Amino acid sequence: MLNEERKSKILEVLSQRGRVLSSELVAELNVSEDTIRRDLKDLALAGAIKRVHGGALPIGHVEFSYEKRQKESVGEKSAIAKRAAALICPGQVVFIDGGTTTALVASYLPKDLKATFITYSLPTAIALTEQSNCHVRLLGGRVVKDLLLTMGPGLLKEIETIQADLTLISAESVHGDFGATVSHPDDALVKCAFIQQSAETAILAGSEKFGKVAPYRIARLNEVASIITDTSIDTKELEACQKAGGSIIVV
Amino acid sequence: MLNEERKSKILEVLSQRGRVLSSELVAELNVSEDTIRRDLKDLALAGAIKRVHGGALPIGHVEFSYEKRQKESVGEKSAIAKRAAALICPGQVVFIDGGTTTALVASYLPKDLKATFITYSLPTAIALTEQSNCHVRLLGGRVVKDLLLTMGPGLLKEIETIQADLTLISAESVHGDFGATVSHPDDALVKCAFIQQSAETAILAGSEKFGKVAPYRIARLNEVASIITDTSIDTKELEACQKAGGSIIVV
DNA sequence: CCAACACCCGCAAAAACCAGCAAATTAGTC
DNA sequence: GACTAATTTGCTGGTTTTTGCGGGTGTTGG
Repeated sequence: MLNEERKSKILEVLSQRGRVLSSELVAELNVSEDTIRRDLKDLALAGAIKRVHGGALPIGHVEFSYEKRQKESVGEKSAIAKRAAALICPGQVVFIDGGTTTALVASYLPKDLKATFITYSLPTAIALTEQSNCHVRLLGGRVVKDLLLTMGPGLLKEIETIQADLTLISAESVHGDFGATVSHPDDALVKCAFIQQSAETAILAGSEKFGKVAPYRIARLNEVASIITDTSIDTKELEACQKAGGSIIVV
Repeated sequence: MLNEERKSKILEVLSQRGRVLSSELVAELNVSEDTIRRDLKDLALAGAIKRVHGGALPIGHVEFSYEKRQKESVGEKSAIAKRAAALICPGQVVFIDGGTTTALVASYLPKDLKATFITYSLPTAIALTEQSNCHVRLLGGRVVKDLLLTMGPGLLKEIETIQADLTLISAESVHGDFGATVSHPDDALVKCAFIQQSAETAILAGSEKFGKVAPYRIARLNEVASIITDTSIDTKELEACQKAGGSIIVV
């Protein structure tokens, strides 16, 4: 493979995929990492690409807002996501909800895990696709601004045709008496459908979500297999939830 | 083997394979490496080929002016996207394809435009949702790695239930005789379905896409309402496409 | 705080390149 | 046909380019 040929190949790949990793190029072009780095350096010097740690981007690439959000969201959410990722067994079919916490699950999946994820959240679908080798299925529908998830009548009908092993849900509020609740009616319907069509359910909720109530219930606490939260949870809330039948995992 | 004969052979091989190594020529033409090098030097001096370390490339395939070309092409992509955005009328239902150019269309939509976009590309759906107030519908399916678009049997069936006013397609290659073509068979099917179910079609293609051919045809040039490209388009290619019935908009 | 990863620097081997020269081929002339 | 000049080709030896590797440094993310 000629030098120039390789560089033009890199440009092609980059314009096609919108980004590229050095490691990908090493594998695809069969040269050492140093050579790729030198090529990227040359191209960057010529202004053809923008170099970043680990790879390169086209110049003038606009970072999508979900990418930013994902970078910002760290801390206790990571621990919760990590624990949730550990629940997934090879070969399982998993419903996974939208939200920043569930999207983080993607980064904690073992690289060799073969499972199937079904979601209606665009950022989650992208995260899962890019960061794992699992099958990812996105449910179609109207895209909701801000939340970046799909909605619509077809959604529930499609969910009903699927029987999953596990559902990972993020709740807005968790309360011993009122269960897990959210403030968006349509969203609640979808989450309910997920739970209905799944053998087991785990709720992901930061400690700050506890003791609150939103209008639409998605599940009572004794209906879900586990609730994952962080160590900052208030003892009283914890006990109230356990009394209500919730199996709480604190990480 | 005569001198001239050898040189024309080199040109032939080069145009056939798109690149050639000195070592290959040594083996195939049964002459010493120095002779080949002298030939290549002559041809390069005459402007017939581009010499590179280890062999040669066709002229124009790899311009050394990476900088200009790339920067221009970003500007040209924007211009194409802007022109395409102007095609969309209020209230219309529009199929829109994946790819960087089509994703740029989002940023040129009037803020008060009310239209409906239907796509199978996740980045495009996100761009449209975030940068406009239009309805955006995402077609569901398995998410394809790298490309970040959905695929699957349900896709075509769903498209068939929709009758749109306009389709915006980005083609990999545009050729007078062979029409607009792409290299991914499934992708071609989806694009075809878009065109089939739409009253009008516009193809977005940078000037560098012209004169090339990929394996799968998505449309003949006389079947689409307009082809939008930039001013760098080669005059010959332009005429060839117009002769084939293409209505080309140069921006 | 640490492990893993990506990065950079300098080195050395391999490959490709170049310049100059001599042998071989060709062309033209007597 | 033989001689010579011109061109082409191949070879030798030395230089440059490219590439991969080891080791030290910087970044990232848990």
